[in-house]
Amino acid sequence: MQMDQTYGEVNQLGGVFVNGRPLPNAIRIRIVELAQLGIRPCDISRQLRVSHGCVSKILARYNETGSILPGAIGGSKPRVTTPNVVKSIRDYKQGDPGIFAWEIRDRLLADGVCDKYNVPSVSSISRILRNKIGNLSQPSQYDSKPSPPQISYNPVYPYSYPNAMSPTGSKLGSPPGVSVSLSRAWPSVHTVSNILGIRAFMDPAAIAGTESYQQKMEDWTGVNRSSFPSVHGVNGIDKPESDIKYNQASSNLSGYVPACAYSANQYGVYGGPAGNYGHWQSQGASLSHPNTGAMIQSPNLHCAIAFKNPARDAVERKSPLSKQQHDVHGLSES
DNA sequence: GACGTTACGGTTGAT
DNA sequence: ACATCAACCGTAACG
Repeated sequence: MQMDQTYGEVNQLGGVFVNGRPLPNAIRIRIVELAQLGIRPCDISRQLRVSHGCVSKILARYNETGSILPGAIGGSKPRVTTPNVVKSIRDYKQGDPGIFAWEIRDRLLADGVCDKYNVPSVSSISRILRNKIGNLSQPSQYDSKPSPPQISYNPVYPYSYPNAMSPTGSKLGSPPGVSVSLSRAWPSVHTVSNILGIRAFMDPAAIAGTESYQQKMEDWTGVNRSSFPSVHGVNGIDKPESDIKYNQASSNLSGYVPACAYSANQYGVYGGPAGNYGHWQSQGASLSHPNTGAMIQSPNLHCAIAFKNPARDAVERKSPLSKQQHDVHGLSES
């Protein structure tokens, strides 16, 4: 709302935040970094001036998914009536004009077009028949707009999401990679990456940015920073631009890193990239994560990042360059 | 005191 | 173009 120049509010600890918006990635990363150094959450909270609830949440998520990124905000549930589904329905109807909606439903399942989580309800099918298919003869390409041309929605998206209730539920003890994919839908499958040593300043902006944040952030970042005592950079807020500025100062902190990815937008409409996905995933796993002490390699990071964009891009035909660029840089979010 | 949880007021983005 | 709605956010406060 007030957009313009108002940026954030100040919390009880003196930290600046923007209500409703995720903390900047740089801070999120710092949280994880500090935790990996053995700093207690309560101390991280105080040092970074981020509420302990938030630190707790970010660390918990990181442990589970390996990602420092916030979840996907906004949007709607994935539509079950994807173009592919509609197409199948059309085909069934064409093949047998007298077919009943429930029969179509069964066929969608039988043919693997849908799984039990995303199969449309009988009433949805009826509606589709009525609204989208109506006259069968129409060649109009199915639906289409939303979907990017080539991305086939695969029938199986990671999304199946029985429901959000189980909060990330069981913490699967499984290996990171696995958990990532499973975990609810964290659609975002971001990766983790880690951090410590990597410096990314090649494009600082990259890293931290979040589109909209970028703007807002720059500002509030600044604020934050200045107010911080900044002892050793601990305060971390680094943001794109400011980063640059501060870069030197904090260079030792290094960078952050990001990770990436959001899968295709939120709901994991991931399309095709199963392959990539997997790949990436594993990468993430190896990257850092938990205590595995692992290491990090910047190359991986890049990969991760790289990977992400394409996917996203594909899916999201949104913007022209600028946005894309942001995404590229970073992390994204939506 | 530390920390998991959750109500609350907020933003976002697909439909 | 506008409104809904459901997802997510971080803080604050409770336990």
